[in-house]
Amino acid sequence: MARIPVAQRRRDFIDAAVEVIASNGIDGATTRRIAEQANANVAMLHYCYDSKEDLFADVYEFVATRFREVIEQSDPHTTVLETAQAIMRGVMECYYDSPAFGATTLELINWARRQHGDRGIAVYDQAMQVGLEVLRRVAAEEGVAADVVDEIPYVIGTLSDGFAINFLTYGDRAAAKAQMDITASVLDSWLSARLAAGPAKPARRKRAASA
Amino acid sequence: MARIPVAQRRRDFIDAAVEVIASNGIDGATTRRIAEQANANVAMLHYCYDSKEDLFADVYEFVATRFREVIEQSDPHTTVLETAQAIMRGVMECYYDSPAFGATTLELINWARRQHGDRGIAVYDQAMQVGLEVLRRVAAEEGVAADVVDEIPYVIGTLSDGFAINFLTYGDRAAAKAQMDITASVLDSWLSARLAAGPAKPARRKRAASA
DNA sequence: CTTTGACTTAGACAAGCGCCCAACTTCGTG
DNA sequence: CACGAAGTTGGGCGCTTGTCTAAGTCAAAG
Repeated sequence: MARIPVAQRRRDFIDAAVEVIASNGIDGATTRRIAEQANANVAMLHYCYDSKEDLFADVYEFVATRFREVIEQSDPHTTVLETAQAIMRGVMECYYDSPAFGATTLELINWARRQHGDRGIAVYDQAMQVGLEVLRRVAAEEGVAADVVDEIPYVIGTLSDGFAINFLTYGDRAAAKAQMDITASVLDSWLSARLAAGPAKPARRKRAASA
Repeated sequence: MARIPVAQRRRDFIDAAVEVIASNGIDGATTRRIAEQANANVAMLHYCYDSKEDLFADVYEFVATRFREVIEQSDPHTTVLETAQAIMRGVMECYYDSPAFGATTLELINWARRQHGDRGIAVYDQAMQVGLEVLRRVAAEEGVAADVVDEIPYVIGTLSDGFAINFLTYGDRAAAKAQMDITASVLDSWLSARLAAGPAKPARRKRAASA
């Protein structure tokens, strides 16, 4: 048997955990299943990590880091509208390219919701924060009102999360391509109108223009 | 101890299951926890249900039914735009009024995603289908193109799911109120533009109007 | 070659799981 | 009153879970 240093082993366990969480859920991701996926055994896992919780903490950080990278690398440094579009498309394509990563992210968010401890919300919150920083940088140059910018991460998050749920539930890659376009056009419609309307909220509850 | 007929007991177990699933997840919803929540014990649960799976089937149907009711009762029978708005607001308010129901729904959808069996997707699919039927009825009178109508349930689903994740993760009821308005305005912007543009897709990837 | 420290593993442990059985209580009916 | 059906329960079954212990293997330093 090839002897592998702990550092590499830990990376293997993190990758394995992402895969197992995606297909079995957080609670279904047992130490034995993760170990098997990583071509190891349970004792090996506990040689690298004191507890299952410690491994999951690393998984958590791995997901958060990758999220931050995707958002920052998607930044086109142009207008607010284009930046928002690019970030959302980057996130959606990230899910599309790696469904396991997307599913694990959903699983972690769902797990975060259950236990209202601060640590749980971290992933969700951090992604929002990074997106907000990128957008604020562009908005400052463009002179877009702050309260408009602050709404954008919520809308991007809502749309991309919703896209992820639909795509990962049905698993239809062809349909997902079309839905990415629809989702993009939804953001485009709203943000264009929102930027034109200015700081005041354009939320009309009744009697919206018909015909 | 008061003696309770099985029919009532089953209803109690379903309610208890919704609560336990919401706060412990599908896998964390053990028979013992559900029984305790229903002021009963494990043996009682197995007197009413042959297996845990049988109970969960009833929970599944309970959620699906309530969903259908919310969508149908939200139907204002006016325009496509107003109908779409009303359905989405109805769903979001349903989550807002009963976070446990919302959380359980997310949990079931998430569980459905894991096992790609047809039964799992049923809840998600059925809700989409009911919404589509209601919209098609209105659209026929209004003369709205079919392919436009077919996109609406996806957008409503995406937005309301995204809203649910955010609201249930943070648990901030005040913020949720504002986010419901934002989400409503997003749907309004997109659908208004979509109805005006006609059958052709208005998805512009690059060079969207800037300033 | 020996030693040392890092890597590897089989096996056992308590706790919790879904499920089941036999015995008990309660109540409407003959 | 007696009796059978319906409701109720403590305790135990086999299995899986996370974690740990003790023994074993191997590469490189002395």
